[in-house]
Amino acid sequence: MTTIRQVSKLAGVSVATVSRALQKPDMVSESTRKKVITAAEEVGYQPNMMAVKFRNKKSFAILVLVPDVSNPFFSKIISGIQTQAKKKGYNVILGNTANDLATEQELANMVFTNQADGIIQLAARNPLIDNIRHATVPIVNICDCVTDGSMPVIRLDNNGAAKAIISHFADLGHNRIAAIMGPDGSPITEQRLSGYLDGLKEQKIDIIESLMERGDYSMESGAIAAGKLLAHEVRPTAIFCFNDEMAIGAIHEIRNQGLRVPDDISVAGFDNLNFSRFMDPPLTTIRQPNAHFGQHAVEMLFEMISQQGQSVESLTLPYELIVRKSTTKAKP
Amino acid sequence: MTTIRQVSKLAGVSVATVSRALQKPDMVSESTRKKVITAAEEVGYQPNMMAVKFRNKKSFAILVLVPDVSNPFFSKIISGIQTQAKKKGYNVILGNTANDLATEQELANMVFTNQADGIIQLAARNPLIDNIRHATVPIVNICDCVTDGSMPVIRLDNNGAAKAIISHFADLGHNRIAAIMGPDGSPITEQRLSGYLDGLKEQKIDIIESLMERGDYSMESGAIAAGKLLAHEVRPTAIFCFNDEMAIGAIHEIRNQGLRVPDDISVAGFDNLNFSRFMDPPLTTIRQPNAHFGQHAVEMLFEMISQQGQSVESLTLPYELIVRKSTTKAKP
DNA sequence: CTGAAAGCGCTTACAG
DNA sequence: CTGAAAGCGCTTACAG
Repeated sequence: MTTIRQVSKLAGVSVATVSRALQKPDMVSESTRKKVITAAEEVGYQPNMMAVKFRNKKSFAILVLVPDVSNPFFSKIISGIQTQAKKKGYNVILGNTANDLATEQELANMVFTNQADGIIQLAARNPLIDNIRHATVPIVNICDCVTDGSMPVIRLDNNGAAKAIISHFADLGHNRIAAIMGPDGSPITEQRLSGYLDGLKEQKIDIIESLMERGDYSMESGAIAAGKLLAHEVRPTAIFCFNDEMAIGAIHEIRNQGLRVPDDISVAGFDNLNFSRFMDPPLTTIRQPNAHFGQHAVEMLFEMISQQGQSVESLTLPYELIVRKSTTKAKP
Repeated sequence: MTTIRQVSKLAGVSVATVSRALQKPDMVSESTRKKVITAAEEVGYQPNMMAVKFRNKKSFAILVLVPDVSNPFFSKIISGIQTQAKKKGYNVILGNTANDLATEQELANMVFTNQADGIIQLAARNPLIDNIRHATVPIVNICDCVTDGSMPVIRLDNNGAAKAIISHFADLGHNRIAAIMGPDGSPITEQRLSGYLDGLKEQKIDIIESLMERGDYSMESGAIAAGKLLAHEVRPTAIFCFNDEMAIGAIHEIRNQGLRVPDDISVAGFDNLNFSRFMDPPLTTIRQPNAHFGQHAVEMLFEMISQQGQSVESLTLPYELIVRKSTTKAKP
């Protein structure tokens, strides 16, 4: 490890001057700057970032709290976060929480021990809310939105997107439109659910309680929920799944029971995973701008970090309905 | 920010004693320990980790270099790394490289600026090889193996797994077995390729050059490669894709051309993505113990970090052939 | 424009 | 068992 001291000796200047020449070049004369830079290169100087961070009381790191890194929806967002953070010279510390509150709080505590300058939270709660100092912590939320107003949020118009799906089904002549929802209490689920209900009302389609099943956003749960829907005396003619993974599970189960998609039952998802356009049939779904979520989150977080105290506006990003072959006209 | 000094005042002892009471409890007397702990709790003391890391010259962080975080195969491994690292009190810094060497080197440089204590590399090269000090850096490799012996590797028996696929096809009576390979120069591709060739020899099946196409492990490339294979006068009866994503793309294309899987063509993949058992047809593939890859990598890395200099053994983890419905008997 | 000095918050030999 | 002191490698007011 070469230090600033060695550079200073070789260049024949003080350590203060080395620091200035390297970090604030216009505070030193042209000639010393050159001397210093030459010396630094000669000894292969690289600042000890641990010392820099300690001294500056900045970690140059952001913590990302994510329920499950290996969830493809999240991992795309993380990819966007990473890209944007790197541009700003920040590191991304990965915090896999498995949706465990204690884990979230423990990880979030890193902002209080100077290990992170801010937090991007991908789950629907504020892990800091119990902490006295929480108001001072830069934190933003994406995806499953924190609805208590305790932090700025980057969200999709989930309600509008769900209505767009229902409207699409209605255009195709469907009037028994089932829903495979997410778990109770998830804001994202609530929003899509209200969009589903609003959509049905707008289209003057009866709301049938028994056509609404809960899943947990996994493929397995989609298959199970679809199984329940198919057991009804009168089956749905279309199913709106609150994410692509449940749609994949649902289609799997529908097929298992000898029915066809879309001929017997139309199925739509939500998220537009990479995979969704390659499956059979390709899935009608809602595209979310995942990478943009990540990028905007980083931008917002930096705004909060720099102009601390100032509140930052929440942001709603646009969705896009993508019609593929998993949905078709209702049989007359 | 409360510091050790405030605790020391409140407890009426020196800062040295506070440090000892908190970090090396058995170096102080029972009574002082209690005093200190009480005082620490009272002021809500949490050590400034920036200072601790700086002082100890340890970052308590490992850097994970990954070509693409949002690749489901990688993200599962990362999940395993994260879990294991957290157990040891280490943070995971995420380094998305997009397979760009300059980015890898820049990120890898973090070990020289004390921002990371070691590296887990998921791509097939040593980003430090040009650095004079590279021999001193704890680094391990997973997945697409670094074959130059410059670091320990955690690998799958790719050759054996590929042979198992061929053997499975042969058992089903196939004798025109195509391959959709990965890109030239990827060690993992080479290993699966040699397994494919070895397998064909063992089964006394002719090797047909024109039945071997390259992809880049993406679904798109799988579809394109399948298109080329289908254009042959005599089509293959089975296709071994070097990963699940290319298999997904291939099946998509086969269907597009009005053929059936597995009735007309059997398809096998490699990786066993979550999704593979829910697709239609469910995919015959090789299960890799992804999370274990991550866990073992962390273990190995810690071994290297602690007993520096000592070389650590590479490790080969077992594969498992998973037979599903995408493969069936060859038509007579 | 430049240098000497203080200090960020810890830990640890050293002495008692 | 405990304390005073040094020091990790930087940056920055302060003085010149």
